[in-house]
Formats: sequence, C-alpha cells, structure tokens
Amino acid sequence: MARPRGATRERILDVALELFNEQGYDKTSLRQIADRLGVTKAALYYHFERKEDILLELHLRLHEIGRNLLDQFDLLEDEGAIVAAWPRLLDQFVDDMVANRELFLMHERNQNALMVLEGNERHESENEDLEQRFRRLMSNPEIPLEQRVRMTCSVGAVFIGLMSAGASIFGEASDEVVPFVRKAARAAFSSSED
Amino acid sequence: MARPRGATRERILDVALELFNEQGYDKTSLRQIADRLGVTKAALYYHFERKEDILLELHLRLHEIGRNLLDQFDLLEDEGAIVAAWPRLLDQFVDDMVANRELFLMHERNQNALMVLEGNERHESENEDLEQRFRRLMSNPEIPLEQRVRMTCSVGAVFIGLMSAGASIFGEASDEVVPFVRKAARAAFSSSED
DNA sequence: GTCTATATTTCGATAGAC
DNA sequence: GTCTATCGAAATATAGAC
Repeated sequence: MARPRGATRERILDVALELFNEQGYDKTSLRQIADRLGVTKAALYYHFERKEDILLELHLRLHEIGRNLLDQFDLLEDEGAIVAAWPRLLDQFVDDMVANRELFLMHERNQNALMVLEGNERHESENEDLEQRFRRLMSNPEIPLEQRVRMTCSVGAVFIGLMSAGASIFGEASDEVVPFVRKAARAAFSSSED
Repeated sequence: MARPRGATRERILDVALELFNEQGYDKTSLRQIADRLGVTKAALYYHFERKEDILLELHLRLHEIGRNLLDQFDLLEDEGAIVAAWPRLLDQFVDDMVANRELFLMHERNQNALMVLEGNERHESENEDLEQRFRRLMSNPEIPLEQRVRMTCSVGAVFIGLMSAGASIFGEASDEVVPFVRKAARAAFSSSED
C-alpha cells in the first residue's frame, strides 16, 4: 500500500475529529477509530504514541489560529489602536471559524477532555504563552473595563452565532447567516445605544 | 448518623458538580466523589443507581431554567411580541446565569459527557421537547432571519461575557462586569448601527 | 445507609511476527 | 506499516454482611 507520506496519519486525524465531535473524546476508543478506518488498533500506535497525542495534534491547529490573531495585537502600539483594530480582528475570527468549524466544535464539546493535556510538555509550552497573552489583554487597565467586556461579548456573539448556524438552527444556508453574525458582533462591541 | 432526609444525596450532587467542573465528568471516578465525601464508592449506589444518574440530576436543573425561559414565549401571541420581549428575557437569562454559574459551567465543559444521556428515558422525554421548542423558535420564518440570528448572538454575548467574568478574565469584581454584559447583549440584539 | 469484597468490562498500551 | 495476541490498569457495578 504505497500511500503518499503522512496520508494515513492525516486520515486518522480526520476520522478522530469526526468521532470526537459525534460522541466525545473519552467515549471514543482507539478501537472505534481503527474500525472506521479499516485498520487495527495497534496500527494507530505506529502513527501516534498515545491516544492523547491525537487530541493534542488537533488542538495545536487551533493554537495556531489563536496565535495568528494574538500576534496582530503585538503590532499595535497603544490601547486606542487595539480598540480601533477590534472590528477587523472580529472579521478575521469569523473567517477562521467558518473555515475551521469542525475544529472549533471539537474544542467546544471536549473542554473537559482537553484538561488532560495539562501536564503535556508540548502543549504547556505553547498554551501557557497563549493564555497569558490573552489574559494580559483582557485585564489591561488602560483599556476601559466596558471595552474589554464588550470585546469578549462580541467574540461570544460570533461563536454562538456561527455554531448555531452550523447546527442548522436557523434552517437557512449559513452564507446568509454570516453577515448578520458580523453585524451583531460589531454591535455588541461598539454600539452605544441604550 | 441522623442526617436530614436527602441531605447526603444533596452533598453527593454538590461534590460531584465541583469535581465535574474541576476535571470533567469522565475523569471523575465514583471513588473520587466518595473519598471527598468521606464515604465509600458503594454507598453512592444507594443514592444513585448509576454514575450517569448523578450527571442527569444536575443537568435536569438546567432544563428547568430553560423551560422557564421558553414558557414565557408561549404566552406571547405573535412574532412582534417575541421580538419586543427579547430584551426582558435576556435580562432574565443573565440573572439565571449569575445565580447558577456552576451549573452552566458544567454544561459548557461537559458537553461530550452529556451525550451519554441520549438514550436515557427520563432525559429524552424532557430534552426532546425543549430542543424542539427552541428549534421551532429559531427557525420560525415569520421572524426575520436577522432578528433570529441576533437573538442567538445576544445569548452568546451573555454566555461568554459572564463565563469570562466568572473566570476572572477581566481582573475585576463581576458586579461591575454584569451591567456591561447586559448592555453588550442588548446591543447585539437590537442595534442598527453600521 | 454504609461497609468489604469481588465480579465484569473496557480500554490503553506493548510484544513480536509478517 | 499493519497484524494477532495479550497484559495490566482502572472503572462501573453487584452481592451480601452489619
């Protein structure tokens, strides 16, 4: 079976992502992944040392997205620039979520499972850094508290809006929904209406 | 040990909720719950037939909150009334979340575990009903799509805003944060700013 | 209502042949 | 790279005494 290099590994990750979203990480056994893939459990161990490492690899792809977003803040000079740049970053976040919905879904549905990655070296080095940068941003007293709260709320609006659309809650194509989500999120951040 | 009736059962639920939030449902063994409570594993089986039933009981308390909210929609006559009533319901939702933060946190962090309740009779009868009523509301074509999307987004703003506050992301007392969350959520729903 | 002891199952992980 | 076979650990759940 001469398959392109890394193809099987990639297929394992695809199937695992599917199953983690269907039934959760903990309820998904390596046997199930292997079965759906048409191989045996032992074969998986050639590609991943531990079950945990499959979850980790998927999670790291989200890290990269988060890092890209946070990196853009480091380019900004003062708190005024951050607030001014937020709508653009919000749009970027929408794009990221639309393009990687399954990954975001996994993160949402398996938060408890992701806790086992605490203690994992490869994860810690990256994650600590990301979380610290995020907390620093959100507890920065130079930005008025209301602005910081609204930044967070606008992210929540995007997140739940797009997740609901993905779950076909609205019964319409998500192409139509996305612009409304952008609008709602922007309003959550910057409207001064009372 | 003459304890008030149902007191042990209640303590089990308290400790379980704690542990489920700390490390997740799947990673929490009955042994851990028993240890923290100062009893043995077998004793838990006197109060709950299965581990799953502990999770179910906690989850049903959220059902009740959700049902209370949805019930208020049944009192409304047309789609205009629904849209008009939304800000009030949003405020109600904020109050519910503040008063039951731990329960909401459990639901957020253990979505994968909650999937095992699918198939549970006691759960299905209630849940199907709730979910159907919610989906009917959100796919009601008499309400403009944008309004429905914004309803959902406003809930997301509340949810993520309050969860972040609870996790001390902002570094301030959540008393100060709550009003800003209300404002952001209201804006996400009804601002027409561009 | 709580205990000790044990049955039963499931799963992650490894060894070694091909 | 994939297989068969198996180990060992851990967890849920049960039986029966107190």
